[in-house]
Amino acid sequence: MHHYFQSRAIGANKRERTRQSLIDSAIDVFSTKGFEQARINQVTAQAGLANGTFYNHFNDKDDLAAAAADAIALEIATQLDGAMAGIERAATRVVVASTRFIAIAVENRAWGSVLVEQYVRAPMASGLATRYLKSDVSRGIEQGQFEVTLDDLLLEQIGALIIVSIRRQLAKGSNSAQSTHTCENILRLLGMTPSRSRQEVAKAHAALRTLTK
Amino acid sequence: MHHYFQSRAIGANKRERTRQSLIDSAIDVFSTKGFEQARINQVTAQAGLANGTFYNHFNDKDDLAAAAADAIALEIATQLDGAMAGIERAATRVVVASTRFIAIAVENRAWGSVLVEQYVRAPMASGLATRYLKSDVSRGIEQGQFEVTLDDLLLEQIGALIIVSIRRQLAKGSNSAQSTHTCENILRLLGMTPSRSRQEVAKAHAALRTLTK
Amino acid sequence: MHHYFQSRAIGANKRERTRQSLIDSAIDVFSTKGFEQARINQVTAQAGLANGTFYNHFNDKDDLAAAAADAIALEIATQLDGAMAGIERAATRVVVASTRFIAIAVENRAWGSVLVEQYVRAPMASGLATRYLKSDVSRGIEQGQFEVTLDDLLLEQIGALIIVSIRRQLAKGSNSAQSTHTCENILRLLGMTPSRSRQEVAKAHAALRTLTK
Amino acid sequence: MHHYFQSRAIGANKRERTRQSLIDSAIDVFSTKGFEQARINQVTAQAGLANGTFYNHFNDKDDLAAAAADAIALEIATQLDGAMAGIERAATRVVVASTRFIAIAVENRAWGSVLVEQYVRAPMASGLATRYLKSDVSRGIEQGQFEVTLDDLLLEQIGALIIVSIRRQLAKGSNSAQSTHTCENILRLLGMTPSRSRQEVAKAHAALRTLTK
DNA sequence: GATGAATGAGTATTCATTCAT
DNA sequence: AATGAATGAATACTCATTCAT
Repeated sequence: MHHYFQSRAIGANKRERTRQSLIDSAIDVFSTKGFEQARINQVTAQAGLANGTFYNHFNDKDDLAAAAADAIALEIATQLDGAMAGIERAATRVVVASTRFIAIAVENRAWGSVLVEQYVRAPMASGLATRYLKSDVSRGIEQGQFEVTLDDLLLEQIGALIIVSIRRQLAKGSNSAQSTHTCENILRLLGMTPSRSRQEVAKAHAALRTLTK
Repeated sequence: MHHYFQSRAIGANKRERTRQSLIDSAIDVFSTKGFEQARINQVTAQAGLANGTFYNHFNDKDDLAAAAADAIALEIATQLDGAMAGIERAATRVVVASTRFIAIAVENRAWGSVLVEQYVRAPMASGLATRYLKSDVSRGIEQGQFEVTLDDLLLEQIGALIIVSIRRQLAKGSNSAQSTHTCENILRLLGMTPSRSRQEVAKAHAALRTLTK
Repeated sequence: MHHYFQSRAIGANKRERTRQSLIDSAIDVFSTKGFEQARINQVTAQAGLANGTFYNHFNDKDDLAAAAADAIALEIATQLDGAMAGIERAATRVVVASTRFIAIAVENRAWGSVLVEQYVRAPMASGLATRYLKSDVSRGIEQGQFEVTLDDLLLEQIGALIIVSIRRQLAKGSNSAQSTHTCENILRLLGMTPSRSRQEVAKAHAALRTLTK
Repeated sequence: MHHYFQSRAIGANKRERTRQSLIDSAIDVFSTKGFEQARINQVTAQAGLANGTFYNHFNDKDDLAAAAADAIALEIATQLDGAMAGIERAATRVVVASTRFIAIAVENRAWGSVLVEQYVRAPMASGLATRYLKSDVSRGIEQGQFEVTLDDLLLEQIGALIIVSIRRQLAKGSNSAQSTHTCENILRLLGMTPSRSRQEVAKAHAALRTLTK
């Protein structure tokens, strides 16, 4: 059994460790079978726990799915924070965040598929990611980089572009060129010209490569 | 019981009429309960047919859902054909098609929700709609209106913008301003500048109003 | 489609031909799927007839199975008659009849498996075969070859030996040595000594080989 | 509700007791309706258990039937052990075992009918009974009582004689004379002369009467 | 807190049979 | 006689949830 958040489990008390192992198993099962086809007993079996133990920690499957998605979102947000620190330019922030977000979701198939499904089941649950996105888009408008009206429709549609990219890469394999195209598409959607979009993405990706070196 | 495609049923033989009434009921049930929660016996009961009759016409629920989505897509395509005839300019075609598609899907809540869910469950099933879209985008590139690379990613992401718009309007009520924004977003995604996008959408919508008068 | 009793079908009127084709198909299906798993629509489909046609000719599956078994028994009896004609010695008759019966049933897997299953479902249905057997055993007692009390138990148990042999050969392949052993077992069961049984079987089988040359 | 193996149930844990009560009910239902017509819910209802409980203990009806037959075979074997202890002579052992086996199966109609049907559905499942039989036949050959080749065909055919006898007595009532004839038939099948067979059976049955006195 | 046996409502699916054409 | 669409009763099986231990 693989512990996605083992670090969080260390030192935790027994109750918390049991809960974490249920979430770990849930991510595996959800990503393999999908939410509807996931079975509680598959989750408990994979966690090496008894059937009834589940109900000591969660009310039902929806409760578990929300907890799993939260755990994943929190973890990705933590990882993103590092890459985003110190980037001032809004367009760069959007590109870096989108690229890293897609990359993390694709590298960790289990996370990615759970996120995609949760986004589809409840688009509003991605509120956390949207919050960051919103602040960067807003900053970009102030900085005069984005010529666009900022509203929920726009944010949700940007989110949809990202989800489409993740889903396609989960289905057909990691594809950095596609991530690049997706970033260009996002920038165009934000009002940049095609040529400018390409320049911005190229610049941001160069910066990313420097960072991850 | 409401027959969505009653015109098609007239003159059809018995088998075909039964099949159509199952599809009619299915659209109702799917749109009310959602695919996963829809029950075969709800569909047959609403069609006034015996339980087993379903299996004389479909293999399973997936089969039925595909048939229902196909029927809807075909019907919308037929309705669109009228509005699209005689429009040469690609940008106008894209705007008119998107606007009308969203409008029809939103006006007919049952169709819309089935389409949205099918798109989410099997994005490729929207192949029919994508085909028309692809030809118009391709035309727009040739005409020098769109500055973009035409690939499956782009088409699927445009589709996602439309689906997001339909879903939001189904949830929060018909909203022509949102459709307008969505069209502008699509044109920007296709490489047009924000101001140009606004002009094109305005022009196309003016033409639409003339047509539907 | 193979006609087991094509000869009977030639010249018959249409009703009779339809009935025969249903019996033909039934033998195929029963032998492939077994009685319980055989489906009426499999039989009609294989006969190239409509579902409902079945009920113009038979009341139900049991009716059909009985008709099929009767047709097979009649056919085998006809074939046996040739081999048995002119054999006076009872022991020889029993051996020849048993050997040929097993051989025909094994050669024609479809017949054999239907016979075995029918025997198991309704041991009394083998009345026809038992009648011939009874007369030969009776003759053998009169001729002083069999030292045994002739009763229904004995006849049914002899029948069981034959069925066991057919079943085993259907499962593991034709095996003339096993048929020989079965005949010896039958003769011992009829009161012959082991050595005498072997001689009789050897003699009868020699005669059989002459006949079939 | 009658517990066939109540003694075994005492002291068993809950799971095992539930399983036993399902087997008990199954024997009742199988013997009444036959395997094919037996319904899982009849079994659970008779056991006073919920429908789904069945699937906590068995995979399907076949699984249950095998378990039931095993339980019966084990029980009969246990009962036979007492009667067989101390009998050295192979012919006597075969006669005593066959007689008692038939008697027990006939006295307990439910056991008998389940055994008969299982034998017919899966002749190999009678492996346990066959094992004992094989050792006694082998012993008889060594002791010079049986003049016969020991092979699977022979064992299965002896089994068939016993099954035929049980089936007839279940159908027409207990009949010790028929059991006697069956034993004589078995001994003749094993190569004994008719007169010797009669003597052996008479002797063994005399011994049996002494034992059971 | 963990266990796991028992629950039982809920449903998809099969298929013999009918009958209007 | 043949058709074949419709029927609908019958049933195996699943699995979230409970609760006594």
